[in-house]
Formats: sequence, structure tokens, C-alpha cells
Amino acid sequence: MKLTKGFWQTYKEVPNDAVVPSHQLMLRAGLIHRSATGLYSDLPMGLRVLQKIEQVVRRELNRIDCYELTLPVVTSAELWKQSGRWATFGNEMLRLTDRSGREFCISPTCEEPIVALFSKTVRSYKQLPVTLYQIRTKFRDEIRPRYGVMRAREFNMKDAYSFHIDPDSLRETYQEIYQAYERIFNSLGLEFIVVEADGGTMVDGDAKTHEFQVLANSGEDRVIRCTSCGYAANIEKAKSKRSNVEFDQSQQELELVSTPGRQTIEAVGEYLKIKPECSLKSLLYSSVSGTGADATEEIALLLLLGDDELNEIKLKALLGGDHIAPLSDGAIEALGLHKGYIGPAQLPESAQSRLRVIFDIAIEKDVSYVVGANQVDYHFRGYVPTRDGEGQWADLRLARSSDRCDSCDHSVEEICGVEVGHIFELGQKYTESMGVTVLNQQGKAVNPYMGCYGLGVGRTMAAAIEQNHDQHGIIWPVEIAPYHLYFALISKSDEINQLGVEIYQQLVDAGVEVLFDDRKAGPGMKFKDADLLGLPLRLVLGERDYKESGKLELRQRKSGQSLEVSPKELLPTIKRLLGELRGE
RNA sequence: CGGAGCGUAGCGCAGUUUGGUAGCGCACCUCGUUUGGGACGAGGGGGUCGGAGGUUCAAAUCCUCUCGCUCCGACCA
Repeated sequence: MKLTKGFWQTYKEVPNDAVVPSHQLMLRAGLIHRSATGLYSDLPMGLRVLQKIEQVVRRELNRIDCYELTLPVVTSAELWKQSGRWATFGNEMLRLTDRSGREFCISPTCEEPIVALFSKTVRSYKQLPVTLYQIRTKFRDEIRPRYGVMRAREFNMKDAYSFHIDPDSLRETYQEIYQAYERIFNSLGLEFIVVEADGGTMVDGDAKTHEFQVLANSGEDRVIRCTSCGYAANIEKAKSKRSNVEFDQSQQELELVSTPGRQTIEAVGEYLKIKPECSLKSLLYSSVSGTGADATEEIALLLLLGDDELNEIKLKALLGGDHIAPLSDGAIEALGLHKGYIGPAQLPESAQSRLRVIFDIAIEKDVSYVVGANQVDYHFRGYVPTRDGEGQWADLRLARSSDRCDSCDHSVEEICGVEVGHIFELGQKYTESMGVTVLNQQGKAVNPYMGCYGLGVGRTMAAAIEQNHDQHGIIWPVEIAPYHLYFALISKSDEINQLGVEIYQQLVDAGVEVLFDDRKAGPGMKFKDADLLGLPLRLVLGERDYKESGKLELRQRKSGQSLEVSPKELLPTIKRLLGELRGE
């Protein structure tokens, strides 16, 4: 491509609404354009990157017998009502009504449409297993879109769905896709880890899911990883043990102590001169199931060590409701409890009968803690869970970087990642709710098993930039660079200009993807643009040097290494360097 | 949805406190000189100051409402 005929504009200044490097660089390098919050145009230069990512995805999926198709972007409410997700998806789903009042949504994901399609076309186990995928626009009306295309509302996702007659077949395909994802992200030159994750509203209960996390400081996801055995999980899901702490082993009587105005763990700890982990944090959460008149509410009193935090994802999984939220101040008072002084001991009648009490398993059962006394300005000292309390025990706490691995006892670390892929063993959730069956070998109708496998194309581009840039700009891995070579022409002589055009044409004919900077601009500007855009190689034909030595300069963006090359050696040298950069 | 902040030319910003003919840098256009790390000179185009209403002789500036955007939080495959 010749820049004199191109549609490409770069920017010297950082737009003030971009905070992470990938977003800033994508805007500055003219890859994307913001249209509205969470809505972006992919400009020609950016689109080439996205298409290259898609190419790699297609190559690896086709290789394991996945078939590409497209489903409609706008889908009927009927489908979503069948599975129940018309209600549970909530405001994240962008809904529309057509001229005759029928309801639709812009698909946030496509389990329902694919299941509907499947049910109309597959009758027999002989047609299974099968894996179908598409790469299409999805829309999720995120409460807070941010970081450019990293968390956009409209985005392009590769979503694959597999169907199976039994769980073994599902596991087999899941494994194949898992490996294909590893090949995809390796091909793209990304450093990533695979972690255990929570399935959210996608799955029922404790179904198996894995996330592919590209390591990046600006990643929104927090991952807990064992430094020894390799265990890694999203913090939402992570199980880990606390490092040893010194508890108060004395088991005195339960003693009411005055703590005037002390409402926080910190304030109480300071006042009574105890460490935060020697008190118990009492949280009240409401879990609601169903909607409208059918809604049922359960209220839970959660006890955690004073310096631990609640993992709401774990809590939600435990309570099983559709929606959980901290109890409002008003609702707390209505139970006869007082914020800042809530505790598990001597609960008022009004609360006792309504509360489900749950202790976090990190709490030692036979040591003494300070807890709220359910009276304003008082706490209890000497609360011993097994002696004074009654309730369920469960894993509720949020893992921390100071923890130890649950299985091998080594220390864990917390790292940040960008979730570029997420794969799920869905099981029969959708085929059951939507009443889909196939005939098995015995001629009996059974609900097939499903898996689904997402991969964010735009997010992968952003993650690649997060991981590959420096102060001057992007440094594209060869596989996804919009072009291979930035060819800057620095000359005002017709003869050299003509030579530049010829070299450009030869390279293009030989299959090199060349961005030819034939603009009438100074060398400084061309070099700055080349660094900003970050193509793997930069070729310079300069009048001064060429007339002197008959050579061009070929420079690698990543290493900064450069070579003097004659026109004759050019093509083989470029091919060799690109091969090296690909790791061949 | 709660908290904070911002809307002035394509981008980055000043001007708003104290009302008085809308500015600067970059980018863009023309001519000339330049050509190895964002060149220089001269000339030029572009904004009903987010929108509506109000106060005033006079509003980017003061008041009311409204829309949009960003950040933090809550929420959320």
C-alpha cells in the first residue's frame, strides 16, 4: 500500500480519554476511531490486524474440524425466553422492538440461536460430535466500558459451540479446543496463562471453565498463581490458604466490652489493641431468586477474618440465587441490627429466625475473636466459633498474594491479565432448558451435551499491544502486524524516487506486505510514524546513502538492529529476517 | 446507580474567578526554501464556545435545565 493513496493518520498527542497504553497507541497509530462510549470504528490499518488474528483463529479451528457459519446478529426474544436468559441477562442485553412490537436483542453471545439451529437440523447421535463457530459482532451494554476496545460494548468475538452425545465426547473436544487456543495465542506471539475460572451466568453450578489470560499490567483480571506447582485461577475462583497467623488461643468467657463509636474492624482493633485477624467481620447479604411476585429472598450473615475480603462470586455460587447484594442500611435496621456492631452472638429474635449464618473456613474454630455485640457501642471479646456459634462453614474469602497454595503449600502470587479467551463445559444446561434432544444408540431421545468457546478478537489486539510496545510505539509480532515492512523513501531526486517505486513493486510481487511511505514529508516524521505503527521491519531508501554506497537500510523494530543491503540482496534478506522473527 | 471531573477548530489546551469583537500549539491548504529522527519562512481556511432557556445594553464567562464524555466505585460471561 502506498501512503499517498492511503487512509491513515497518526497523532502526536495522546487523547486525554485514553488511560492504558494499548488504547493510547491504537488511537495515536490510527488503528481505531471512537464513535461513542464503547463503540469503535476499525480503521483500515487496525482492521488488517483484526483480520490477521481471525486468520490464525480460523486456521487452528478448521484444523480440528470446526465448521464456520454465521448466525444473525439480531435475535428474537423467544429464543432467550426459552432458556430463561431474557430475564437473567438483565440490562447488559440491548433490546429492541420491531415495527409490529416483536422483541429482539442484539446477541450478547449465541448459545440460544445455535441451539435452536441445532435442534432443527440434528436428529441422531450419528451426526455428533460437531463443533460450529462464527466470528461476529456481539453487543453487551456494559455498565462501564473502558480501556478502548479492551472492554467495548460492541465487539467482534469468535464463538464456538460443540455438541455431544455424552460427557466423554465433550471432554475430548474441550481438550482439543484448549490445545487449539494454546496454538493460537502462541502463534500470535503472546505470553499467556490458562487459569481456572468462574462460569458466571453461562453455566450451572460448578461446571468446568478455563480462561486464557494474556499477562499485562493494565489487565482488569486478577489471577492467583502458585509459584511452585503451577496452579492458577482467576481470583474470583481461586482457592488458597492463609499464611499462618497468631490467634488468641485463650478461651475466656464471652465478655461484653464497650467500644464507643468504633464501627470498623480497624477502629475496634486499634481501640482494643488487637490485630484485625483476631476479630471477625460480619457482613449481611441478600440473595434474590426469581422476579416480581415470585421472587424469594434469603439473607445471609457472613463471618470472615477481620482482614479478609469477601469473594462475592463464591458467595453467589454458594447461595445459588439469581442476584446477590449487600443488605441496605434500612434492611439491616429492620432486622434489629446495627451497622458497625453486627455479630453472630446473641442475635435479636427478629434476626435470628431470618438469617443463614455462614463462617469462612479460614476462621479457626477454637480460638477467641472479637465480634460485634448487636448493641450500639459494644463488641464481644472471647467469641469462640465452636462454643458460641452455630452455622455453616464455607470458602468465602477472596484470595490474596500473601496466601499459600491450597494443594502444595507454596506461596502464591497475584498477577494481572487480560481475558482473551474463555472456554466452558456447558453440559446440558441449554439443551435441557430449550428442550432439545437427539436419538442415542438405543433410539432414545436424550439432551445432548454442549461446550462453548469464546475468543475476543479486538481484545486480543489490545492485549498484544499491551504486551508489545515501548516508549516510541507498538512492536507488532509478525503474525498480526498490519504489514511486514515499512518502506520509507527519503529522496527528492526523480531517479531515486523511481527506484523506490520499482523496489516497492518487486517486493509486493514477491508477496511481502509493504507499507510504502512515499509521502512528501521529512525523514523525521517518517521514522516517528514507522516506530509508532511498529511494523517488524523498516526499509529506508535514502538518496544520500544510496548514492554513496548503493545500499538501503533494513532495520528491525524490536531489536533496533540494522543492516545495509543492496537492492539485489533485499528480498532474500527480508524473507530471512521475517522468518527469524516468526521463530522459524 | 453513587462520587469526582470535563465539554472552546480534527487533536492537545488557554480564556470563565472579575461579562465587553474567540485565542495558542499541532494538524490541514497555497507558495518558496528544505530532506537521515516529528524542518523553516510567508500567506490562508476552519469554531453559532455541547444544547435549550433565562439575567443583561452586552454572555464562552452569571443562573436554571438538559445532553454528551472521562475517571473512581457499585454492578457485570
